[in-house]
Amino acid sequence: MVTLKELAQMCGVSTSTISNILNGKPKVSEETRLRILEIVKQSGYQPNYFAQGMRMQKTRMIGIIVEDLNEFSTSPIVEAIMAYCEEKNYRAILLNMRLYDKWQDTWYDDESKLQSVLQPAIRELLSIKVDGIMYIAGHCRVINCFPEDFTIPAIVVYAISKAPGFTSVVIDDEKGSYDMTRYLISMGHRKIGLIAGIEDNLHTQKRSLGYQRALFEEQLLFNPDWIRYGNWQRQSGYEETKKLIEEGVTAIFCMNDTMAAGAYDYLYECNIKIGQDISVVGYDNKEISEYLRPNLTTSDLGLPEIGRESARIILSMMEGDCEKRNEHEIVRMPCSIVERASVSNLSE
Amino acid sequence: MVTLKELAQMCGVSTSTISNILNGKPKVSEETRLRILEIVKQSGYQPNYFAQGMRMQKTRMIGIIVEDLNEFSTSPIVEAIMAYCEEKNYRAILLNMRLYDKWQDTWYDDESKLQSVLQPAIRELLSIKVDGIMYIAGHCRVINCFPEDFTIPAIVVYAISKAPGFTSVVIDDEKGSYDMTRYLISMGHRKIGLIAGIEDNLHTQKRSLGYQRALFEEQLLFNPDWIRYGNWQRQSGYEETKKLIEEGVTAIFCMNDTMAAGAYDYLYECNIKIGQDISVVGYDNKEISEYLRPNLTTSDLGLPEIGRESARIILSMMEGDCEKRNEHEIVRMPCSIVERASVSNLSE
DNA sequence: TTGTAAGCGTTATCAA
DNA sequence: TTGATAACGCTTACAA
Repeated sequence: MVTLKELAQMCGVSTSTISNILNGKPKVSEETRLRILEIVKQSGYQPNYFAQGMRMQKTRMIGIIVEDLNEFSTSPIVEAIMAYCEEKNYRAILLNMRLYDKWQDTWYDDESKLQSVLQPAIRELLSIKVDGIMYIAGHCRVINCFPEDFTIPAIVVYAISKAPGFTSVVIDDEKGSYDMTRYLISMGHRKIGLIAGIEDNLHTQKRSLGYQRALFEEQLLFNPDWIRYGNWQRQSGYEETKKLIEEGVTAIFCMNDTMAAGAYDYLYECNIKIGQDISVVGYDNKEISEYLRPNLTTSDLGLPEIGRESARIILSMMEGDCEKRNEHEIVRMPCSIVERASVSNLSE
Repeated sequence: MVTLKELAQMCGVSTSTISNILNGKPKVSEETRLRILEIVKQSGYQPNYFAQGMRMQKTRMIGIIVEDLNEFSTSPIVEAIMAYCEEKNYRAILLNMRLYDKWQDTWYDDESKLQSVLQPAIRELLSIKVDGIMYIAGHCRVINCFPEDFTIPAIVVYAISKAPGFTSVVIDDEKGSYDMTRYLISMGHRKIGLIAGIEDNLHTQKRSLGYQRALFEEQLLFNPDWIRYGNWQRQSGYEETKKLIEEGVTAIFCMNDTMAAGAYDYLYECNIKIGQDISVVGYDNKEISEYLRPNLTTSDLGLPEIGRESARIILSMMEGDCEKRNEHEIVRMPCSIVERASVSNLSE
């Protein structure tokens, strides 16, 4: 691969002249500029990344650390980040901690497990001298990603940074859940069962809050028996639906699509017609929601928007000389209802 | 971040001594070795990646170019590659061309579109001085990825390299399809309809071949009316199923799960009971196959195995001084039937 | 066994 | 307007 020095010899000028031309420095005569540029183009010259990175402090590269690339929410976020980086002429390097792959569900209570892979990942990105680091979580929680005295811009996405000084971008669970509950109410439902996720999970808590607020605003009595805690898995959706049916609810709000599929399983077994005899909604707008029958009404997470917004924020931090780091700002991105066929209109 | 020079001052030795220790060179006294190692550990020293990469020729980094990270087959492959790299102490940098995002389905006939993003991607990885490049396609076809005189090890995954000299790792479509057809025959089916993908697609061709071979071996008459070409989309599965039903087939073999879902749509509409009145199988083992009712029998692609095997091959090329590059070898990885509830047993 | 110094390919500083 | 040179942090051949 041709180097600057070789190029200089070919052109009969010094390396610094070429370097200046290539970097758009003004102190070059137009005449040589054009001549050199032509030769450079023909040579197929590509600057050596290491030499450049070593010399300058900027690399125009951001590091993305993902908890697990196979988590359904991750690739759309990453794809959007990369799209934005491409627009702005940045590169992105992805580090995949593969947390689920390594430890299934056993890691998120275990701070030491996380840190044992996160710290090397961060060190590695630091040694690559990325200009900024994005942490993409697999699900929302308060999380200790970066030390408080971190030297480069960093952001946490789809979770909330414990350390202040880092912006977090998350979905607006409370509003999304509120909207969904209001939607069910607007369809005439008054007895709305809720199949929540794991109880101490942040998504669960926020979405529960949204549910309660909607009921409250509509003056609907809050019945604690109508709130059941699942574990996000299909089977738990099945089981809790059974109990909710006994309670006589007319609509079931599942906090994810997977549990909604479990609800479908039970209702199908009982020959209760979804979208007619009972209504079911989910959350996440996963691909499966279009394959369940009837198609599931659910809440879209706006994953690409999250990715794009996070990228926008961190690039602006990087270019703004990293010093308008809004202290512990939490950006909440809206979810949007996608209406399909699983809700019946009781008010008609 | 602490440098080798600073470390040398702290320890009162030269940089080369420390460098030798860190790189396991033998010409160091045990005494100083231990003393230095301790200080190094405490300092949190991390070698500068650029300096290292500039000095040596190896970076222990491989570049992964994916056609589109959002394609369902891509992340599992990438995840497995990264797992293997981690085991072997390599890093991986991911470049996402986002072909579908940019051009939907309009790019794969258009060599110039592909090259317009692929060439910069390759140049970029080259300038980063990766030790090897893996190209991960979104679907199988013969593809012009790398120039014949490419200087570093490279491999194409989930597609077949046009240029000889590059190993390709693909799924064994023909065998997978053959197995599936044999399976249907073993369940007593004699009239087996096939909903193929787009006609000039490689998956389509290979799977058609497998289907034919199975019929032939069982001395079943091949009926061309039972082969219908869809376009991989759900709607085409719906439409072709309609025609196949008119033909009176007892089983429908769809070349992907998405078209199988379309078949389900039509059969549901007609109140034909899948797994009883008719049998349907898919291909891909996408998540949706577990959510269709009844659960879809399909063929698993073994994506993680593909990723792992590709990584194994390229790392061995890299470490074997890049000169046992098997000329144009095509590695075919097996698919495996996952039996669920969409096939009835006619022979009982 | 340890230290010195050259060199990897750039960019920045400063002199010509 | 251009060119010589130092510097970035590391590894390695060679000298001590």
